[in-house]
This record gives sequence, structure tokens and C-alpha cells, in this order.
Amino acid sequence: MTPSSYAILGLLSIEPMSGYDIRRNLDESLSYFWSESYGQIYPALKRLDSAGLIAAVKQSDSARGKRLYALTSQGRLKLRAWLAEAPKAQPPRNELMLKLFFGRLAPAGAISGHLRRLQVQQDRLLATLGDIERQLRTERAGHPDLPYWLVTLAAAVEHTKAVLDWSDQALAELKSR
Amino acid sequence: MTPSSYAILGLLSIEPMSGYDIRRNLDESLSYFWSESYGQIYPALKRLDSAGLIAAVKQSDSARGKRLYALTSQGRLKLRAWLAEAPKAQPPRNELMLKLFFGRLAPAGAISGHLRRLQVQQDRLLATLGDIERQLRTERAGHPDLPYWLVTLAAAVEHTKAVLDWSDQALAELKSR
DNA sequence: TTTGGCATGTAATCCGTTACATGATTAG
DNA sequence: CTAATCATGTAACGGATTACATGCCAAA
Repeated sequence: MTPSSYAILGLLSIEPMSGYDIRRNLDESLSYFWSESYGQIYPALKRLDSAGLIAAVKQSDSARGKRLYALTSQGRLKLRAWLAEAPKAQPPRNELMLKLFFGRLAPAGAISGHLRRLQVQQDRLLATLGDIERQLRTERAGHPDLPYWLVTLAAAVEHTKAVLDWSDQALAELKSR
Repeated sequence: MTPSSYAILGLLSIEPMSGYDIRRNLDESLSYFWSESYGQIYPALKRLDSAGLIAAVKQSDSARGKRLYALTSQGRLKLRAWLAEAPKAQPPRNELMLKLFFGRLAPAGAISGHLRRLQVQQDRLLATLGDIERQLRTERAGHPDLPYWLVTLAAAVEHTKAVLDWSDQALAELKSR
């Protein structure tokens, strides 16, 4: 049971989905803190199925080739147990920080270029997160999972803001070297 | 040439080091944004050596079994080129966020437990970062790399503060569910 | 009719950690 | 003397991405 499997169980706890749906949800809603490739998803679905943690659901046809899976009660239990375990910190690996740390050797302007591109990205991200929040609050109003979703979203927002603040400082700091 | 190799080149750009030294530097100074295991370091050193990017340095004996490596001019060039490339964003994978996102299914109190443990950790981290900063400013005063080191340190500090602020909000938010 | 999105899957490969093996040196 | 730390390395394994292969269906 890898974290990947639990991500899948978690998504299926919201509603039955296909591998493709899982990928789309990951890309769209969870992309700011989780990702998963097809090469993980489909084999994991098979394993989870044969372990009895998820089960294929007979779709009310006209759903094309879609193979929908739903969480079983065993799967729900397993997910619950995992949620109770302390999350293990994954070793950090941030390439931007690495480049910054060794920045003295970089060609002139390269580092500030990285920082400015980062700012553009993070500005865009902040806007997107705002969109997602508005969308959640209207379209998912009253959904029992909503408070949890908003809390993770808030983490992303706060993180993004912190990055933006810091990068301003950093650019100023490095300009005056 | 993996990011790991560049991390090693970068460290050797500061001063000649052994594999062991590299590990220690990673653990002590860069641990908040990079990590590396021996299983990566020693094979990488061999590869970098035979590629002519680093070279073994004859240590002025009494350095035990230490095998010191230094950056060659080719290695410096290679590092420089890498520093100029836009850092590629690594896919995010944050287990805590994943657990939070699916938090509704967790046993009562589990999620707030995670958040409180996080706060303890981050408080400690913030103190450590403060120590490191003071140490850098005194022991490395005037070092040409210092501005870059301080900027990465500031990123860690800002990030940590953001996490602490957010986790307070999050705890309050989830208590009043 | 052809392009793009829906949909599932696998094989090759890479990158990395873990666990193990070995031994020297130093401090208590 | 012995425990901790210094020091180097490798083999096995695992988790993940990438690239590929296949085909259906809808809209332009």
C-alpha cells in the first residue's frame, strides 16, 4: 500500500470513478499538492480491486468504455486507518532552492530570471486558487467534505503568498549585492 | 546528469569534499530543501570523476581514509550551465495535505493531532533556522556565497511561518465544524 | 473526415532509498 | 576496551515517470 494507493482510495471515497476520472481530479483539484501518472493509477486499481478494497461498479450503460470503481467497506476501513497515521515527511527536493544556494556561480541575471519567472507562475496560481475557492463555495456548498477541501486550499494560498513575499525580498537582496 | 549530480557539483564548488562531507553538508545545511543518500552520492562521485567534472585531490595526509574531490574547470562550466536553466518544478506530493483533503473520513481528532504535531515540528524548525542564520552571519561573514545562502534560508523561514499561521487557522476552522 | 478528447493499459527505464558489509579512528 | 563516529561502498528493491500502443466517440 503506497501513498498512491491511498490517494486513489481517498478519491473513490468521494464518489465512484474510473482511472481516467482519477487522473483528471488529480490534475485539476489536487494538482497543487499531489500528482499521479497513469502508469501508477491503472496497476494500482487492479491491485486494490483484487485486494477487495475497491470494486468495479456496473455503470448504467452509455458510459462508453469507462470502468468505474467504488470503495468497499474494507477499503473505507483501510483508508480510515491510514488517515489516522502520522503523515511521514517526504525528503525535500527543491531545485530552485538548490540553484539559489549555488547562485554565485550562475551567469549574471540567471537567478533573478528564475525568481521573476517564479513570480509570474505564482501570481497565476494565486488567481487560479481564488477561482477554485469561489467555485467550491458555490457549486459544492454544503458538501460534507467542503471544510477539509477549503483548508487544503488555504494552505496552498498561504504558501503561494509566502513565496511571492519572499521572492520580492530575495530579488531586492540580490540586486544590491 | 541528474539533479543529484548537480547538488554534488554545487557543494564541491564551495570547497573540496569527500562523499561523507557531502552527506553531512546536505544533512546539516541543506536539509530544509535538499537531501541525498549515500547510495546516490558515492556512485555519482565515481561517474563525475570519470566524466572529468571532478577530480580526486591528494590530501595533505593525516586525513584518514578520506577521498577528497574538487571541481574541475569543466565541472564548473557544467554547473554554471545548469544554474542558468530554468528549474523544473518537481511534481508535488504532500501526504499531510492528502490526509487533510480526505479528512472527513478520519477518526475523530486524528487530523487535529496531525496539525498539532506539525506545529511542534515547525516551531522547532523555526528556532533551528534562526540558529543557522546567526551562525552564518557571524562565522561566514564576508563569504561571497553568503547572500545566496541567506536568501534560501529566508525562503525556509517564510515558508515555516506561513505553515504556522495556516495551521492555526486550520485548527480553528476544523474545530468549529 | 479528421482532429481532439475520452479511455485503458503496459514496458522500459530511471532515480532513489534501504539495508547491508566493512573497517579505521577517536573519545570516554 | 568499547562505543560512537568517521568513512566508503554495493546490491536489492521499490516507486514513479515516460513513452508507447490501442481504439472509440463527438464535434468541426
